[in-house]
Amino acid sequence: MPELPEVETVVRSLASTITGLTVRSHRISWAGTTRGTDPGLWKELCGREILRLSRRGKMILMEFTAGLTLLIHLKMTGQLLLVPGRKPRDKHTHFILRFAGRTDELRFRDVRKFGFVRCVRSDVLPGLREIRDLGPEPLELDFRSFGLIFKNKKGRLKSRLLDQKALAGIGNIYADEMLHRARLHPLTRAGSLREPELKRLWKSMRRVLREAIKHGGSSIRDFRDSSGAEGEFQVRHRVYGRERLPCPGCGLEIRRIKVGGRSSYFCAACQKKARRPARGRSRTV
DNA sequence: GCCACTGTTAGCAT
DNA sequence: CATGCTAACAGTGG
Repeated sequence: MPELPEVETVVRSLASTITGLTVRSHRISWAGTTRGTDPGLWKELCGREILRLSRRGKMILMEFTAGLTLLIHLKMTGQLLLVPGRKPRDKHTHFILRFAGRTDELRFRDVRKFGFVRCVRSDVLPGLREIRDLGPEPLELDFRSFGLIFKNKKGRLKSRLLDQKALAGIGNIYADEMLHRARLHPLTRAGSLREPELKRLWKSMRRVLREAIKHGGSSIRDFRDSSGAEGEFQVRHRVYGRERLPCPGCGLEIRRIKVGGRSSYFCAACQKKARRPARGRSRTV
């Protein structure tokens, strides 16, 4: 569930509450969550201070003193929650960090167990596949570079938006939402976009992502920020999850199709495949 | 009970 | 190389 706006929301809510805290202890309840970590690093983490929280695509980076970093991915159902240590843990809480002088603790919950919390030495970060292979940040990309992402690409436009190596952080919800606002069909061939369509898409991408961040992301089912609060952007969705409901633009029923195996919601009237004008015909002599 | 579906993506097939 | 499909897991809803 968590895409760029949700991850950004978590990072912001955590940054203001745990930056500067010192690790007192950790607890691993399900080892799968910490896969990829050299087990020896955990004792090094104890006593270290949190220097900085940041986001790269959908990845969360928590930097500590002594050159250690926690790399966290929420995947589908992961949550990072700052809760009172007295609160009972449920069976989906897989990892916990406790801090010096604090009774509350940071818990990683993940119903589907796809997510991970990996501790690494900060200097290896740039070489890690999960970081190295990420495309540019959508909100830091100028229009010209944005256009090049689609040039000569054979696949579907929506699949390209979801490709983390092309653009980092866009997921199923926001791909559908930005396509609707840009009036583009999800099955459009990525390489068929021309300047006007690219401009609409670039502007829609920026508008949707920034608005979603402003509203704390979308809570369809599991998403919560670090205080447990839901996002508010789901009530502003125009197409995602709205099959058979009227399109806010024209009133026609929103349809659902599969694109690259992912559910895709769109309005068949507002979102036409970009049609290149037929050449060599209808010349007005 | 069974089946389809779910916000991600690594890994494999084509 | 580029692109497409599926499994990994657990829960929910029809």
